[in-house]
Amino acid sequence: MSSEVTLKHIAEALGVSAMTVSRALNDRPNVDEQTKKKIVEKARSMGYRPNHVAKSLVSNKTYTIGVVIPEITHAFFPEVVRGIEEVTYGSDYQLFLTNANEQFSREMEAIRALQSQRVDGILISSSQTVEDFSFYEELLNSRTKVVFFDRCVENLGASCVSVNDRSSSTRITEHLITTHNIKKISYLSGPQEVSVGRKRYRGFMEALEKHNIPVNDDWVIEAGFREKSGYNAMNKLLALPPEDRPEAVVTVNDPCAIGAIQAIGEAGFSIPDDFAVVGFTDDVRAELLKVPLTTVHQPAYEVGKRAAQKLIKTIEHEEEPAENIEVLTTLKIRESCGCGEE
Amino acid sequence: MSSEVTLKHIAEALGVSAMTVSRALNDRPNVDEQTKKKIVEKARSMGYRPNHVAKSLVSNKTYTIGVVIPEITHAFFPEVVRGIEEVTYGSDYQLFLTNANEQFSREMEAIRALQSQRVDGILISSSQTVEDFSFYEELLNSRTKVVFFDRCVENLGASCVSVNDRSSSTRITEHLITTHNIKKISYLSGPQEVSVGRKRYRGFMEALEKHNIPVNDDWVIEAGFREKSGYNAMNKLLALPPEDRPEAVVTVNDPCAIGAIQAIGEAGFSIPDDFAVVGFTDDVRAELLKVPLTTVHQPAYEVGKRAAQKLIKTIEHEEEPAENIEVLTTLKIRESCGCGEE
DNA sequence: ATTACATATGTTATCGATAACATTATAATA
DNA sequence: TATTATAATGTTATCGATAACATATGTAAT
Repeated sequence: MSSEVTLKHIAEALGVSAMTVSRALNDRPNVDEQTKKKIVEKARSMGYRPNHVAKSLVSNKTYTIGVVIPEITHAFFPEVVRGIEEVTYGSDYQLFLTNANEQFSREMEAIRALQSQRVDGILISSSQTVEDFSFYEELLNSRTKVVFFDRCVENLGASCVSVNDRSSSTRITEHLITTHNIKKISYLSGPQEVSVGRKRYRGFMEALEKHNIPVNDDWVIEAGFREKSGYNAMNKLLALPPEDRPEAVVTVNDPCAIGAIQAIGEAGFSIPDDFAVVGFTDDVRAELLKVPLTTVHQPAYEVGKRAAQKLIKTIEHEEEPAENIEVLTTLKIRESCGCGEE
Repeated sequence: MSSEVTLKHIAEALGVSAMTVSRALNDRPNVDEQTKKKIVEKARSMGYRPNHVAKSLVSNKTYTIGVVIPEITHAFFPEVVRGIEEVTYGSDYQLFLTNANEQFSREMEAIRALQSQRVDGILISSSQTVEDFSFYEELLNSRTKVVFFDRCVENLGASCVSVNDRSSSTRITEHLITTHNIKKISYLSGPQEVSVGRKRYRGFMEALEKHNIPVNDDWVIEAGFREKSGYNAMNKLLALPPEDRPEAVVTVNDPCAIGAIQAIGEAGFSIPDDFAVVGFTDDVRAELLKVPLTTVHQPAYEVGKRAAQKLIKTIEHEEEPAENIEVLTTLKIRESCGCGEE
């Protein structure tokens, strides 16, 4: 039963026209109260469920939003998604979630599929290796509204919600320099094709410059956003002759830091005595590590919320201007930087 | 440009009919090779993107799957989603993700919305408090195919992919009894309205019965799936007079265990000496805790994969029989049960 | 009583793609 | 050459909901 009830079925059952049924169910004016009541009742009893597909076809609006995230198991992103949902729940929008698994090709496919689904807008955190800018340019020329979050593609004129990556990176690096008087600092960077990769790297460099610390190229290693890459990068540092090794390691994010920490442990060194390590994210695991990780806390939930709000505004108001929104981080000083536990 | 290219536009540009364009782009027979080439080329150059909304309306198929999960920040679920995606990526299906935030009302709303979107099928892990079975019965009578995973609603005739909850729960409880010779065991249970809540509870009871350990009602506390509830439940146990307290705590899942562990720590007790604690999930945090958590490892990724496969089969073959699929867990013996570190 | 106008309802066309049927062109066969 | 397949293309109707227009009532104003 109730398998495919349409407006027409209800109309026939009551001897009225489909249009009247449509009007009644959508609270349009010019429908007799009596008729309306009858229709609403009948619709319920027949188990009518409006067909959004048909609705979308005529209105050219789907009330759906696509979300493209690079890595669903990186705890930061589920938290962002919760923030997004906080906004969409209660609005009329539904979420299409896609996971690019850090591959640009999958990201493109996902976006294309979302466009075919005629989503009204897309929230994108870009994957590791962005190669083809023309792809984004085309996307932004289409009817689909776009807001980037966290990993933004810049200079396209789209809105972007991120955290103050650069200055946060500077700040946590300076903590090592000024509080712990460490000068030999290594950086495990993210890919430079990605905005956060670039920004955090710049922030790190800025801290060195500010304190007149020369850069040692051997200590800047392009790693990646995942544990594995942090692990590998750290092993490269450990392969250096002892006297050429840094005293501290600044990493692009917590998973990378956790990988590095594992490598350090396996090599028989200890944290923070042999190497101070700091991260960026404030992953759920950060405070649970044997030596709790000093890191930058990113308000993921807030980022998601802001991004979703901005996107909905952009969808609903043609003139909504593009903007960059920066949500501020906080420093989480724990023990991996050398601060005592108290 | 390229804002809204339709078949008709291409057809007009080339002086052919829309039908021919449709045939050409869908690789249907009876289209001249020459014509086809021209059409394909033109479609690309005009930036044509097929309108899935229109396609769905005529085919009555959307190639979309809805996913309803109860809590996106519980690490188990993102991992399940990854498994689901592994299957849908490479298939033609797109995922609608919704998060019920452990509220049945939100779950219902999500399902209704998904039905309006005319998804071909829905993967559901049910929220904490299932009240209205008629709702599910109606759902199963509709055209929408359903597969439950992890938290199944039973006896509805729908397929279900879960882990061997009951026997795993028995096994980890027995570990405490036989290996550590503990008899005073408490259970922080999940809500009994949810299948995993029931099953794990039964598994626990079965272990006690098997070893002739009488049940102490004060020690069985209905907690919940979240940290907060584990924390509160543990505090109830700690409020008992010292001689009435258990020696071990079996919990319904890792977040609950982690909450309990926090309460134990705050009360100044130590694990496993004062209280042994075991969990269920194998959360990322489990092995990182100060005293690594003994728990049941759930193959989340596998659960997601199987559920998605089964759903797609159910969508594509009318006669596909419903079945219960159990993916097997493994015991992760760490230190919180009292096992020494080695 | 007649025009004017609001209210309630029905009819037709439309969104974009395609199934089902119709037509034309081309090649193969008798 | 006439006849008949077969390939290539066009036309119309359809999916479900609704916008735009049309019609039928009733009520108020003149």
